[in-house]
Amino acid sequence: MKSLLTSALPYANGPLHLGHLAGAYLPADIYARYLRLMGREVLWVCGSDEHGAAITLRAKKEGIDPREIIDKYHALNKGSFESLGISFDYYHRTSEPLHHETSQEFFLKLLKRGDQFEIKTTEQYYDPEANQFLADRYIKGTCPNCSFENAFGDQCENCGKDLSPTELINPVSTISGAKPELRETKHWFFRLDEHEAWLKDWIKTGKVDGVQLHDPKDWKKHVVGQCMSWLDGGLMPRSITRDLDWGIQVPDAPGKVLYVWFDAPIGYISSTKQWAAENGGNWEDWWKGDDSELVHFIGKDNIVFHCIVFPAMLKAHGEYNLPVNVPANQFLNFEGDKFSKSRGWGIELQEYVEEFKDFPNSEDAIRWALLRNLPEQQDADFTWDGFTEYHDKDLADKLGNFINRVTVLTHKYFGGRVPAPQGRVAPLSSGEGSGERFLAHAQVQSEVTEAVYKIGKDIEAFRFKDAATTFVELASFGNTYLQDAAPWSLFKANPEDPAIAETMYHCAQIAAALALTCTPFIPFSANRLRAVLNQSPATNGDWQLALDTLAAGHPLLSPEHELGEAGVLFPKIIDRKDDSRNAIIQKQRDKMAAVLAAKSEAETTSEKEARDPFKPEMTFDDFLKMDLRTATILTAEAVKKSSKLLHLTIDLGSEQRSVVSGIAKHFAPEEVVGKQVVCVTNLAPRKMAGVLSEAMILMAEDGAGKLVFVSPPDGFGDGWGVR
RNA sequence: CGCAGAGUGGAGCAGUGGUCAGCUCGGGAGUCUCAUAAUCUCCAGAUCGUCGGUUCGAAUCCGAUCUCUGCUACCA
Repeated sequence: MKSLLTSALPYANGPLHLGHLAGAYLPADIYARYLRLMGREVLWVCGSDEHGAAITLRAKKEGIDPREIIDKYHALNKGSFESLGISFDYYHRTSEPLHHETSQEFFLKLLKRGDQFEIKTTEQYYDPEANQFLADRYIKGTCPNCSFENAFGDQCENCGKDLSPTELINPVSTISGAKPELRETKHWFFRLDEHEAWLKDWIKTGKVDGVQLHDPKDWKKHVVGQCMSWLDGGLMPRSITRDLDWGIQVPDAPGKVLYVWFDAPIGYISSTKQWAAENGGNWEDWWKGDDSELVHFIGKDNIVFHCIVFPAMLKAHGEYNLPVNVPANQFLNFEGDKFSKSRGWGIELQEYVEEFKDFPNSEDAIRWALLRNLPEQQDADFTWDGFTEYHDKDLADKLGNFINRVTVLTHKYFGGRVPAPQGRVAPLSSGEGSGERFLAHAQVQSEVTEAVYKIGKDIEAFRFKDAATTFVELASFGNTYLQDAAPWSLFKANPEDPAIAETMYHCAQIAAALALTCTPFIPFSANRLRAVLNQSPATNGDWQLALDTLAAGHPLLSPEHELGEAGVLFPKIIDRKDDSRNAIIQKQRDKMAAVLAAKSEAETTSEKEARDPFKPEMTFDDFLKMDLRTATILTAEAVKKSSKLLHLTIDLGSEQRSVVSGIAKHFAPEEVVGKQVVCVTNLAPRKMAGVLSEAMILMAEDGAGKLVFVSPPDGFGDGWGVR
């Protein structure tokens, strides 16, 4: 069985950060490395996604050629991956001619079918100064709903209403500031709606045309849930072309390019082709063969493209296999907040590589910290404290320490050579404790076998965190066993005690199992670990070989095998004799503190300056139209179905009225009762959340969104005019 | 609003009908000395968001409800 793996193509418009690594690359790397160790045929492709409007806009803004941007970030990201041991088989780029050809062929194939596209002419805003059509996001204007002046073409951020650009009052291009004009344009729409039925079936049952392609139980719950949510909402034809000059030309349609999300996944195919061209394989075997399994590694924001759009494209094209799984991860936060480049929150990959260049095992330290904290089922949070803890407790205390104990003891008692097992040795019993928890020496082999097997099974099922836990437990098991057997005590009593040899023999086997199974997780350290055991680096098929060896009851390290020199594999971060490693991390903490400080300072300043501009002049008569009066709040209760509204009754002296006010987030009902306020009484009554509101309470709001009542002194009286 | 995911000892997580609800960190006590002030053992601590239901039996299934996150941004 072949395994074709893909990881989301990074967008070549900026550097990658830890969240990306944890989402689509580290899990895939562990999976790929494991499969290779199992002797399976694996091809893992990725590459830079180099098209799209964001790149052209940025190029325009900076007055450079888009090429400069993509060349920079392609090289940067590729280099970061390499430094961290991300073992792609091929890292391509979508600006390559091969990819352009592949995408155009794909497009033409669907076009030839005749029923896959719908060609529609619509009116869109065009920027006459920048000479281009404008994406919704690049148009600003006044919201027709709330009169907010900086609403985007697709949504008003003030009132949250979804908009279309043509609804905006006074639209302005954010690129040039020009007033955009409507122009006709023609676009190709992919008939996703035609694919809805089989997609639904496929996601729900794993079957297409009655053939079972995968078991939906193997897919993550949130992936299936997200897909069903989309499918139940109904699929619409989606435009797959754009009016741009940067991207893949639509054949015979000058000025049109394929929309990025159409060409990007095809990038997986062209990456495979390029690999095949350079390595003498047949790319079609991987994409179309019956014995090939396709797996997409992505983050959750990409679920819809990889589970719905791309499969629909593949099926529409014909011949291609559908993915057997899409183990999408959720998001990783950084110290409690989202990664944000603009705020400087988080750490980029090349930044990590640079800042941690003096940190021993820096690549594996970060791989391990992310692995232990992978957002597999829900969002997770990366913290430097966690990084430190996982490194010191797992790698240094449990794993490194065990290997060290074993090598030191073996050198001490047996000149560094693995002793032969003694066979008939009394079971462990150190006298203390119940005695029952001590296991017989002979049980060690089966424990090790089981652990190696289970770690593999977890990886195969994309349960990487579980695999890591089992791995740590194996190291812990080694420590416990060694502790219980206590060869140092036996040696004191009788240096010839056969139990010493028996124990060290088994410990060597545990160490060898650890040295093998850690390879997918921490490949750099794995090699050093194996060097300590005097083993060469693991090669393809070694994991399977180990399973066979263990199953046959044979040792992973034979008696007489000579171990290498003992040494400290993982110097601890929290080390009272050497603060250098902790200092590197402390620098990161300081950086965060600086970001936070800058942020709160910026907030204070912007608060001072962010007062609304004064409104246009009006006449005194206009002002007199408003009927402002004092009043007292008599009753208050929360409005059901709403988190922001309170339903109030106010006393206007001559009458009482019902008022709905959006202050629930700031005031509890009981604290506003009895409050003296000023209100506008002659606004047209309006129903909010089903409750009639016959007046409006005046509130003052500061830059931080804090609300206070505009009140006359208590006891002033109700219904008196305010001018 | 709707949809999706999540709510489990101080913290972070496992756990989809049935042995005392597990693990790691943290806290407390102890053991050992081969080892990186590491290891190992024991103890304290949760009525598994809330309410109701199904069942002989539920953290686990069903319904309702509350809260958080995402679906929109330079995001995987």
